[in-house]
Amino acid sequence: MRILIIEDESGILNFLRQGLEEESYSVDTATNGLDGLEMALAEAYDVMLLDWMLPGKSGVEVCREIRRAGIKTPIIFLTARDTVQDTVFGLQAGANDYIKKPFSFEELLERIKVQLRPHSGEQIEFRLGPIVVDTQSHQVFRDSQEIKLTQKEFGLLEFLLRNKGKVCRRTRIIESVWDIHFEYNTGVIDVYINSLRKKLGLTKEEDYIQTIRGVGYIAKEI
Amino acid sequence: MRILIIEDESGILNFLRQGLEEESYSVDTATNGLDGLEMALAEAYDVMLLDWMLPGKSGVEVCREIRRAGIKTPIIFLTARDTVQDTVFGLQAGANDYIKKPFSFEELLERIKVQLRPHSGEQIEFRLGPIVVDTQSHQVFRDSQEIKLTQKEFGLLEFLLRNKGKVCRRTRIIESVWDIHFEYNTGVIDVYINSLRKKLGLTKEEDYIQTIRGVGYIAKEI
DNA sequence: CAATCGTATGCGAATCCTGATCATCGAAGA
DNA sequence: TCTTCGATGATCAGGATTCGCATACGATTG
Repeated sequence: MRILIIEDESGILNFLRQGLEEESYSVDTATNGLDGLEMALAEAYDVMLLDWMLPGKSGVEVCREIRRAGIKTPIIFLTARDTVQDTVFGLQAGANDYIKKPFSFEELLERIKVQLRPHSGEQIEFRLGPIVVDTQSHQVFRDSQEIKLTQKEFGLLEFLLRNKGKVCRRTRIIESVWDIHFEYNTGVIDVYINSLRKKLGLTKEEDYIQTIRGVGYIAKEI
Repeated sequence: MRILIIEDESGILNFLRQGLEEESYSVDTATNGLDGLEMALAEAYDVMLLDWMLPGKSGVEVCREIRRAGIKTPIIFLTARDTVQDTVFGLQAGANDYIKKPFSFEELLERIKVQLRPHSGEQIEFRLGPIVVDTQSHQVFRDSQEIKLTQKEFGLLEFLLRNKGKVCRRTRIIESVWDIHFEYNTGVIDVYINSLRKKLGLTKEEDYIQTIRGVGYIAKEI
């Protein structure tokens, strides 16, 4: 389980990092809003801890931008302020929970687990570079911009992402996405790969979907 | 705002009652699980505070039975135990939040308000461009002009608005609005979408309700 | 009897797939 | 190392198909 912490006070940050790593979470950290936002958009985390007061970009802003990019990762606010309104404001910005400083580490752990639980069943959200795919709402984003895909295009992209980093043979693709379980001799896959690359704006340099000649395709980070 | 407190320790009970009444909540109390359950089922409360350890019937049991009766009132657990598992157990039983004893009254207040917020704040009224939907009075307006919708039309519109900005799959719609939980092959949704668009006066340009071919529909601002 | 609900039907448009052609890759031989 | 050639993938156009829209009509309910 990967956790991103965005927090500027180094004391708290180290305390959290150490504690969470002892609980065998994988922890990444950022000490300001801009860096944090960048990391949140670039990597796939399971939970994010977000300080309310941040230099550069406030926690609320960061939270809102993360949501705007279509990312549904649970966000827990760490807040020193204790007015109700601020907290509610944070929840409206798309946060899932908040915890007030000073908090007990035990309590934080619990809240993290509560957030993780509903997502443990099936993965809903996939990422590939700047691309975010939400299988639940059937939406695809690139740099916060929604991209309209057809049924088959979406199915193909989803399949590639569920096997991210692994080579997908044509026969497997045709089985899973087209539900054809016997011999095939068709160029459909190529056509749709082409269409995907075009709609996602992939170039020669940004070849997140690569061709494996004679075998199939692979979606991977570059 | 009415609050029900189920708590056997009279010291805490009185402390809470006094504090909450000063905040102008209307407070009812019970000192054991059975009485509490009866009151929860008989009266309409806005929030319930439920002690974990109760004589007669445990807090978890009470919580579960309340939920089984279809009551969705937010429940906050007051717990002395601080193991993760008990808490998670409580949340699984249908609780919305929990707070660990000893707690600050301030914090309790915040958590109560957080629970109240989503029910009082936004749930009643939804908006979509020039359209306003009041789920309480069951009325729909466009530019201050009331639009008469049938039961199903209203249900469909409400569902779309509760998921504004998210794609609603046909199966989800048929489940939520028509309560059909198995396979369906019917064109009802289309018919009602059509009827909605017509009654709401939506045009090609004002397509607040968009079709996602092969998937479903989405209500969103344009 | 009137309002609402769900089904059936024809039409039009978005999507899907095929087949042809063009571009690229990689292996074999000079 | 370079060239050539066959094979594979990329791209495109258009015909086939599916899906959603609009409307009409019968069923149901109060």
